[in-house]
Amino acid sequence: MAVTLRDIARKARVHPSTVSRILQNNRTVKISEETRKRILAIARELDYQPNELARAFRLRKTQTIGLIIPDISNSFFSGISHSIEKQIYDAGYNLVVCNTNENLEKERKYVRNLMNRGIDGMIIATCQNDEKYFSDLKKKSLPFVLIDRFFANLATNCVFSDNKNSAFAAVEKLKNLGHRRIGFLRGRAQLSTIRLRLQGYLEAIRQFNLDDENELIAGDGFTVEEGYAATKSLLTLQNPPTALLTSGNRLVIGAMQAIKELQLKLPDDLSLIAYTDNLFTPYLACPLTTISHPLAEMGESAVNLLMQKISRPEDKTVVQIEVKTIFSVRESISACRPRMDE
Amino acid sequence: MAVTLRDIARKARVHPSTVSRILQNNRTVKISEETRKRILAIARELDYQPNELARAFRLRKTQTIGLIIPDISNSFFSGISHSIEKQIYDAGYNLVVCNTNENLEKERKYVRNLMNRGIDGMIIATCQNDEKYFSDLKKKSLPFVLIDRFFANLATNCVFSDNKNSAFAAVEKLKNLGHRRIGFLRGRAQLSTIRLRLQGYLEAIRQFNLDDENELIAGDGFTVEEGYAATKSLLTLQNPPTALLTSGNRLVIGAMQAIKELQLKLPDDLSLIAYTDNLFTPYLACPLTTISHPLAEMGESAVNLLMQKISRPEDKTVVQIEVKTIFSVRESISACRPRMDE
DNA sequence: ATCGTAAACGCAAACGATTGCCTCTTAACT
DNA sequence: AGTTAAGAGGCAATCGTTTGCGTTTACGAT
Repeated sequence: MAVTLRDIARKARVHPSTVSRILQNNRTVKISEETRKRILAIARELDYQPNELARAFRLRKTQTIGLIIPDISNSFFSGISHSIEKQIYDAGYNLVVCNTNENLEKERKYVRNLMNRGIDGMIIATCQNDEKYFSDLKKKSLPFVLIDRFFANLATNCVFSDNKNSAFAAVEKLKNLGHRRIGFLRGRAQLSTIRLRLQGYLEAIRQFNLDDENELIAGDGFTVEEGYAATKSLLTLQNPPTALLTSGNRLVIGAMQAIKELQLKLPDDLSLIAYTDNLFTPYLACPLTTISHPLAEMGESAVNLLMQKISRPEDKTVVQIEVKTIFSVRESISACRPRMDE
Repeated sequence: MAVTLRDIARKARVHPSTVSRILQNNRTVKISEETRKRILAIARELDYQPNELARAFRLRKTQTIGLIIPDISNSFFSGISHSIEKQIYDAGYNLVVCNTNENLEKERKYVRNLMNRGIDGMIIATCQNDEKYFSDLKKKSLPFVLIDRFFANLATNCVFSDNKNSAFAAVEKLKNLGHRRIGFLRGRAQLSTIRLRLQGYLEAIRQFNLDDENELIAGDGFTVEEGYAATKSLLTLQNPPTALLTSGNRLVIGAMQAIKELQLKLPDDLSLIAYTDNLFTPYLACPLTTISHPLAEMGESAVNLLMQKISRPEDKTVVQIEVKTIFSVRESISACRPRMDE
């Protein structure tokens, strides 16, 4: 059905290998300019489309990379994906997007699946908490780059952001506004990003001698609902925080829901700094002070790094790229004032 | 390097075809239970992973479908993608995501590319305005489903929403609130979705005898910036609209920016109904009245339909599925009151 | 002893493209 | 004339799986 090299060869009365060489523009073997023209004309005439599957099979190179992320509908990951796709496409690659929903098993299945399909590399925002998995993966010699989440003790290529410092800076900012009781809406405790943010939060709390209580830290999920529940629990404490640091695109939506429901006004009743990469934050009733990520840059770095590793498989050096988060001060934080009921 | 059927066969002293049959659980040829066990044990022992590339090549079936969308970072498409990925995965397929950025040429390249790679089907939110392209594509006998955007005159499988009726209903709602001068922030005029919304808008305007002026319709793009510019032009007319119908996830962000900048208060100074699928709209200063889409349902329908077409290629019937948009009345609309300066 | 037959498995082609190596022709050079 | 070399292109193997068709063996029936 589809036109193959053979069809062209038959029509041109040459050998398929000749056609292949011409179409690949392979110069190791000489082909006369005349035959070249002739073959190219016939190829065009027959509308020859190379069977990329056959090529990939033969060459062991699919021009495809896999992207493994927890949730494509989360603007953080969709933003990164957008950037990755652009870079990939320009380099002549295709992108297989794999959504794990933070499910360990699904992620592993996808990795195996991608490898069996012969992809050339992977970019992974992992939900694994098991270093060994990735130290094993490294041995398989398929290039990959971790993104956003990584393992401090494991030398893997990765692109991540300054979670610890940014959390520290956020708390410091709130301290400077007079807040001493700062809540942390955490997110999934096992993720490296969250752990680092927690570290930054705790270090600041301790360094500045702020209220250091376990009850000020809540949440261990990533959904809107979990953000809502955790925020509500924080804000209905006997002695609730006067400021909140929120982690995660989804969680912050839940947090806003809870804040609204409790009829608290930002920033008068509560100061809020949110880790979020949503576009709308500047246009809210009270524009949120945010810590956001340079999504395009992250995607670009990850792809560049991966392409490097793909093109030089013998180069085993590990590259770890840290990008700066963006601290945007808007109206959701203000000087701490005593509560009515105090 | 990788373990192949041959390796297993060699070790088990059988022919590769036997191993293949056992691993595929192909019952057309009898294999003794004993050999079966033995082979399976060896396969496990060697950690055999099938070369899916070779299988795909041989079987002409890649278990992969392509998704072509304008912008994965747009919550409308990322929401649909999320749903599609889920369905696809459950059916044992992989998803190649192709981002066109509303670029006609890139879309066409991607389609060709995907076909050369032997994907089993496509789901396309096209930016083509050329029916012929798709009538040609139909002839290639590769199953595809259009999503969101389609061609009224062309019998293609598709999943779309009730753009016309929803726009009509929105205008009617505004009329009932006393608005007579209703602006339409349009979006890319050539898209079927936009055209239909415009039709609904115009029909309502005429049926209810509202202000029918060309200057009330603005915008022909899809970016935040274009939404901002168009909104600003509408709201700074000599005789500006008292209500606005906004089309497109991105545009609405720009619209909010313009509204904010002009220091207009929703809904007192302006009523706003937006086509948007962003999660945040309920939590804005003034929660937006929206027309949104059942993204999960759309993705699911598209996949189901595509899978049907893939599994029964001989069935040439065309299925067109219309889903209902969701009209959520919130606080951004109110009764029309005369402007101060009138 | 012969035939039939079913069970169990082997054989080899095929999918389409690539590539190292070989062959043939022609022309230049000694 | 004979040698050499370059130019132009053919040959066939190969990538890993699948599958239609054969072949062998064993065993029961005649």
